[in-house]
Parts: sequence; structure tokens; C-alpha cells
Amino acid sequence: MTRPAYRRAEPDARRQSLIEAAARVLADRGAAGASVRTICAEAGVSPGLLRHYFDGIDALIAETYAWAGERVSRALEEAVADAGPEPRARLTAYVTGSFRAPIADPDLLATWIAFWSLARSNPAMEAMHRQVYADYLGPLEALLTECGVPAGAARMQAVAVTALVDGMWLELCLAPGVFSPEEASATARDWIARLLG
Amino acid sequence: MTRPAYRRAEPDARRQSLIEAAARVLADRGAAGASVRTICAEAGVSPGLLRHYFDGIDALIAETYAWAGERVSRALEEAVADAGPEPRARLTAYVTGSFRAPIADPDLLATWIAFWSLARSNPAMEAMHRQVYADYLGPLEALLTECGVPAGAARMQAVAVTALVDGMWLELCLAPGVFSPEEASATARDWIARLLG
DNA sequence: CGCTCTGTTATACGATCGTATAACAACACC
DNA sequence: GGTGTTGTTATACGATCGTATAACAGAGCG
Repeated sequence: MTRPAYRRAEPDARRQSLIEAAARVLADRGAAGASVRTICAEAGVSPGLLRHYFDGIDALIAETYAWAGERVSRALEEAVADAGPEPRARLTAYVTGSFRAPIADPDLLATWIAFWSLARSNPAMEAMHRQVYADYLGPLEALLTECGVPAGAARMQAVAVTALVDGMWLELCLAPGVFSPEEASATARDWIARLLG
Repeated sequence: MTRPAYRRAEPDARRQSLIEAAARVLADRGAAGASVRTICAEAGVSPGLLRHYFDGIDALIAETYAWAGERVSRALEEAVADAGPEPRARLTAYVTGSFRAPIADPDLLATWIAFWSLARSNPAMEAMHRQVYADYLGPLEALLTECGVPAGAARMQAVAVTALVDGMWLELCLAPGVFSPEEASATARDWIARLLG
């Protein structure tokens, strides 16, 4: 009855479990509580192992942000795909998708905040942020162009739509109850209607 | 020639100098670098003094946020006051003011991020955030009503305008250069024009 | 079965964290 | 000009931080 003291995991699975543990710790203890020890404990792993898979805790936070960002992007892409071929319906789906699960999740904000706090002082993190931001802007700009927004204006309109959605998403996560996800969604649709005329 | 080793300050002045030192440290070292010691060193004061004026470092961060928030509110109020009596011009001034000094300042974002990171796990901080947010929303809602937005819609439209402005402000601070303050300002005016018809 | 590789743990180190405490000294007051 | 109040400093404490290191042990392979 000598069961193994630990078991080896697939390298990718172990990395992923650390990333998800980091997201969980960020979610319920905040950036201040996200230390090497707490994250590794959450992952059920010894503290020393973190450095075996990541350059350091900042690198883990960055990868957690990238992973969460991809998850958000994928959710939005699916929402758009489910909306059918009509451009305007696709744009509406993109915009309102941010106010539904799994994106409208206060826990998710914790990852963003932790990363923003790194991005402001670490050039490599800032570059990663620019990349993720560009990946948001791109598809949205294409969607707007399909909806008839002039090519020259599409870029800044994509910036504005993103700002509107992110701004409401932020407050929805920071202070839930001030307005509802449904109100946010309806207001965003209203603004889109005004934009497209 | 025995000059004083230190000088006593007016209680309010000392508090204020600690608050401003906290803002400076947050600005150029980020939330991770804003410790009791670094902040007190920045203020030219011994570490122990912080607790003489504040309950702890989190309380100081909160007061720094409140102070910065009031400064922003005041700047916006001045911009509105300078815009004259015409409601629409006042609204435009309010909106575009966020993209000019002293608000469009990447350093300012550091204070917000540090506070957000506290607000998500500390109920007292969340309450303070709600207060500051309400203080933003109120005047804007009044402005929108003056511009002819129906009373029933003014609240969510104020939420939306705030979101649009804050969202662009955030990206402007996080990744300067992707778009310019002037572009942000022009786009915000464009959206306001669509909103008011 | 025994060897090898390496994922994993246990432990320790120096640094820094927020805070508590007591001595010191500036300034107001009589 | 002593004297008292208290703003301020200096120092120390225990906890926790991120990381380095060496020993251990799981798992594949001959």
C-alpha cells in the first residue's frame, strides 16, 4: 500500500494546471495574494516547481493573462459564428457577447488587473498587451467594415466600440448591481444602431 | 549651527505629502513597488510615520485614489464651466476633457490599477469605488438631460458615455501610440453627436 | 531488475514586507 | 527659559516574499 508520493504529469498539463491555479488565486485573493506559494499550493504542487516551468511569477501572470485573453477571444468568435451570415447580427453578437458568461465574470477582471499592473512597468508585458489588444481590434474592425463603416473610419470606430464594451464590462465586474448585464447589452446595441445609422 | 534634524509639519500638510508621495511611487514603480518604506522615503519621512496618519498602507492607497479622483472630477468641472452655458458645448467639454492634461496621464492609471486591485477583495474599498463612480455618473447624467436625453434613458447613457471615455482613456494610458488623444477626442465627439441626433 | 533521466520535493537563504515599540526632539505654552 | 505634549525617528520583530540548491523518486528503457 505504498502509493506514490506524487505523480509526474504531462509537461503541458502541468503548465496548464499552474496557469489555471494562478487564475483561481487571482480571482479569490487578488493580486496581493497571488504569490509563488499560494499559487503552487492551489495547484497542489511544491513551490519550487513553478520555476521549472516559468521564468518567474511575473511570467506566469503574463501567461495566465494570455490564456484568459485567448479564451475570451474564442468565446467572442463562437458568438459571432453562431450569429449567422448577416454582418449586423454578427456585430451585435460580438458586442453583446462580452456581457454574458464566460466573459462577464468578476473573477476574470482580477487577471486583467494583475496584468495591467505589470504592463505599466515591464516593456515585455506592455508588448504582450499591445498584441492582445491588436487581436481584439482586428476582427472587430473587419466586422465594422462589413457593416458599411468606411474603411478610413473603421479603425477608430473599432477602438470606440471596444472602449464602450470594456468600460461597461469593467464597471459590471467592479461594482455589480449598479446596472445589469442586460442593460449594458441593450445600451451597447443602441449605440451600435446609432453608429450604423 | 545645529539645524533641526527634522521639522514638524501641519498635520494636514503631512498627510497630503504622504498621499502625493504614494501617487508618485505608484506612478513610477507600479503597485508592486509601492511599499511603506518606498512611499515614506519618497516623502522624506521615516517609515513608522505612515501609521501615525493612516490605518495602514491600504488605507493610504485608498486615500490616494480618493484624492486623485477628486482632482479628476474638479478638472472636468472646470472644463465644463469654461465651456459656457450651451448644454451641448458643456457635454463636449466634459467628454474631451478626459483626453487632455491632467487626466490623460499614464501615471494616473497606476493609482487606479492599485486601487482596483484592492477594491475587488476589500468591501470598504469597493464601497469607496461605488461612491467615486456615482460622483462621476451624477453630473454626466444631468448634462445629458440638459442636452435632451429622455430622463428614463439618461442614466444608462451616462454609464455608456463614461464607459466609452474610460475605455479609451485606459488604452491611451496603457499603450500610448496606438491612437492619439486627438483621435480619441474626435471619436468621442462623433459618438456624442450620434447620441444627441 | 537495475540504470538513467528528470520531474518534483524539501529546505534554506537573503531580502523585503507591514507593523510595534520606545527613545528622541521640535515646538507651544506658561 | 524650563516644561509638557506629541510629531518623528530609529530599531527590531516575525512573517512572507521569490528563488537557489541538492536530494529524492517516478517512469521509461535496456
